[in-house]
Amino acid sequence: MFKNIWGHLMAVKSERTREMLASVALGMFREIGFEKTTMRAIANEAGVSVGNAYYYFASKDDLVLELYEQVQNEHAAHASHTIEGLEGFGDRLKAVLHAGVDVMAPYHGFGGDFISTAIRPSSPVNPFGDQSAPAREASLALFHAVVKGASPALPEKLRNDLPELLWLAYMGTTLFWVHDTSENQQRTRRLIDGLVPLIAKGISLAKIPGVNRIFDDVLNLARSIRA
Amino acid sequence: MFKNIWGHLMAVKSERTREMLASVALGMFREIGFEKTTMRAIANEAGVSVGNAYYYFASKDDLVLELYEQVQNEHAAHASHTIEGLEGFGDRLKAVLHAGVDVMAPYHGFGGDFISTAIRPSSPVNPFGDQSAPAREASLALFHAVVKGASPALPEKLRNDLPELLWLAYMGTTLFWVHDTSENQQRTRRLIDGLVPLIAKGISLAKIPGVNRIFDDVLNLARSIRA
DNA sequence: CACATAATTTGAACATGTTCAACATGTTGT
DNA sequence: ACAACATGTTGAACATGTTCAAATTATGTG
Repeated sequence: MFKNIWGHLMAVKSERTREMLASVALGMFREIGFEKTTMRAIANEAGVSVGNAYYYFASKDDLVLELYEQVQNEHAAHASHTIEGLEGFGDRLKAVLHAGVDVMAPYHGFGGDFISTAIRPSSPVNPFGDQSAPAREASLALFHAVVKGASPALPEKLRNDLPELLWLAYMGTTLFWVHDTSENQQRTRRLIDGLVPLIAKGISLAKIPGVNRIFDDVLNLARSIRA
Repeated sequence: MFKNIWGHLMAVKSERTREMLASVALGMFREIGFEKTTMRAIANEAGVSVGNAYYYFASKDDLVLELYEQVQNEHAAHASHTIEGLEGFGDRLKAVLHAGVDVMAPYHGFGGDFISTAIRPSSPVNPFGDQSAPAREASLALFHAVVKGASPALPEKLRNDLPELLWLAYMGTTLFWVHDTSENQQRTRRLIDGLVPLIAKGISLAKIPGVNRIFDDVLNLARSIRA
């Protein structure tokens, strides 16, 4: 009966060590950047040994994954709330993209090193890889929600594949954001505000037969290329 | 009269040391990858000291820049030759993109680390940065040539900005190529073969008024977002 | 409780990218 | 030829990510 209490308490303590490490690491990433956040400094600040940090995180990159997951979850929470009142496809998409920029903002200085880590196919943070699947799913769900809840509804045949394409556009936006050195990343904001109506208008053109055929081709290409 | 001969010979010798280092490094990148190619191994293989390698290349990333430049130059040489006989815009674009994949092929294993380095805004290899300007210009010129030499000629208003957008698409293709684990990167080939006709058809739709307006919007957005 | 097993923690050790003061060699002006 | 200067070269030293055998602490068992 009682024998598991200590087990449980330890599980909690273990969890707490892990969370302490993550919290310290993320804070340092934000405040002083990737390079200055050395594993020794993290361990030191968290009050554990270097080796112990590696007991909880297999590599420094795994701490970046932790950051990625937290940011994606925050994005999901934040955005799913803001799109609730919005009906138009464009408005919903815009809200989700802006929410993404909002959530990432504190980490903009860290962005370069983040994306450099994330883009390496062998990295745990790679958004297409296995280890980041939970974060990716959370993000993808957001774009499914954008499409599903839109009114007027989007063309039937788009509803399956569009979310993934939008997620891809979101990845592109992030890439742009990382390189955006303008004050408060205003250029990224303008990109979003300019791009979204274009996507919306583009989709509305699907009614024109000639254009419609191209849409089919795009969708087919996207499908045939996927893994 | 003669006093400069030695100066010249030394300049040549210095150049040779540099080239030896570059050649050794690039070969090792190809054969054993980025991580196993240590600065010590490079220096050793080239028959110089570690410090001496740093006299010629400020960092390991600078050796990656060297690779980037050589590959882009090879691409320019190879592609400008192959498009000579081709008239159609699609054929020309396809040829240039395939030539790119051909030239990069030996380095596919290295691609992940390469792009991870290249995408960091602070990296000398960053394709949007100052240090890689020569390589970027060589590549951009290729897409200007694709557009300029196309027959039937492309719409007047596209001729200025299209090359840059095509170059961007090329960057995207490269990103795809890096993650492409299919045999001989065949999926990248299929992406190119599928994407190019779509671009060509898309452009031909500019005749339709409704579509034409969107084209203007895209071009305006692209212009307003640029630096 | 005593012991075995599992989970957690430590810090020294290693390989690597990079720096730098010292040295060596080549160049130029007188 | 000599002295100043410029160019090229060396290897030891440093900081950092990562590994690992050993120590410590917690849990389960008889």
